[in-house]
Amino acid sequence: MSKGEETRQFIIEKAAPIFNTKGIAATSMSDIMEATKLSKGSMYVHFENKEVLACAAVDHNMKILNTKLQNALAKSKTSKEVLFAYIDFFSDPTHPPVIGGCPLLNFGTEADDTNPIVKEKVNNVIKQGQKLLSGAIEKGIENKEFKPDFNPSEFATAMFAMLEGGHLMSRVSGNNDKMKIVVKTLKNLIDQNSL
Amino acid sequence: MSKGEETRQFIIEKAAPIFNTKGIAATSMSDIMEATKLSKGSMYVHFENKEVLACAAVDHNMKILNTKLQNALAKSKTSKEVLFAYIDFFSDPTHPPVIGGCPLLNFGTEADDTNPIVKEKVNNVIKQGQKLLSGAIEKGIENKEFKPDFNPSEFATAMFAMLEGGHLMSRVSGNNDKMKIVVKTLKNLIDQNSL
DNA sequence: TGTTTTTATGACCAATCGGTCATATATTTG
DNA sequence: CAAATATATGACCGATTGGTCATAAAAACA
Repeated sequence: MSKGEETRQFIIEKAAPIFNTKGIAATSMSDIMEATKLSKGSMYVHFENKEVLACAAVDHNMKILNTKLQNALAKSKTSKEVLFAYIDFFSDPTHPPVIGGCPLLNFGTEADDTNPIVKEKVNNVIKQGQKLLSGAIEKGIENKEFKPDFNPSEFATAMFAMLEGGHLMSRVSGNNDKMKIVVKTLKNLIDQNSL
Repeated sequence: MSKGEETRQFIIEKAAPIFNTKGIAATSMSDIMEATKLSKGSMYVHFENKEVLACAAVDHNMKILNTKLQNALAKSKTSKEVLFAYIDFFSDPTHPPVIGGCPLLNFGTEADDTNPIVKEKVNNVIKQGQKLLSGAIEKGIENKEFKPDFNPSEFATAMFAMLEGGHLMSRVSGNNDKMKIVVKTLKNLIDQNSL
């Protein structure tokens, strides 16, 4: 990795949690300068403008989320274990896997009316998550783990929505109480559809 | 209502959808000046600073949400009808009851890490919504509409979370497909707990 | 090693930010 | 109606915004 690539990556890593916490619009280039201890001119050697840097930071947050998620799912053998591990991964919004909370929630709500590029990025990661979940359920049905009328895509959607909503509720209330209920409810629903 | 009160209210009404759409940090006083066609000095006669105006705008968005929701629930007779009406009220995120989408989602995600005052406002409205839902379920159990083991507070939380998460998913994807699945899932769960 | 290319610096830019204030105009009150 | 008060205006303020650029230092290449 060349010096330039190294610096670029360094900036992204420092910028990502700031964008995810404060939001894109509310984060200034001087915030990033302060975090990286780099000069303004140096920032613009690696990123032609703030939006490009913000997009890179969004991507980085998604990548961290995905990497940690894959790691959390790695040990799961059965399909039910995959679903439970997925739920557990999101079960502690006061100590979220990505600094600033779920980037899908943060960037999704900021971008939906104002930033089509980021909006589409979020949309794609959600689609990807949905595919993972519905795929696990389909496999579970084939394996006779789940009842044949367990609807993969519908439950994937319901589960994802509930996790994101629970994340919001817990972050706003400042504790995990609501998320715990969501976790319990989801696991119950999965058990009800298990054989 | 005095002239001052009238103008103050006028500013709030024009500002509320802008704050809800762009976010608090990304909305400037000149945005409000443009929307109201009022001078800068006039704004500061009625609001001592931007934060006070933003808080008033947040309150106004919540009030609109609540008023429209009460209206949507008004005709419901049975407890099940209340729950279904509540679900239907949130069922079309591409044409949301409040301009800019659900203010709980928008302000909640922006404020959770940055603005304790707004965060608490959102928290209170969520609590209020939870109370409405769990109250309706409790009443339904008493009326023998719902099974006695239908857990009011837990279902209220799960339902609220799913609606907010579905709202996010539909707004990011630009269509109501995900929300329709959420609606269907929630109504099924309610039916399963009905007598 | 010497040359070329890349990277880092910080002064500088116009535009915009939130906010103030003297002044002028309405509105309210007596 | 007249005096007192409240409201509206827009020029103005310092600070900050995103962004540029000549210059210098460092890395990459020959």
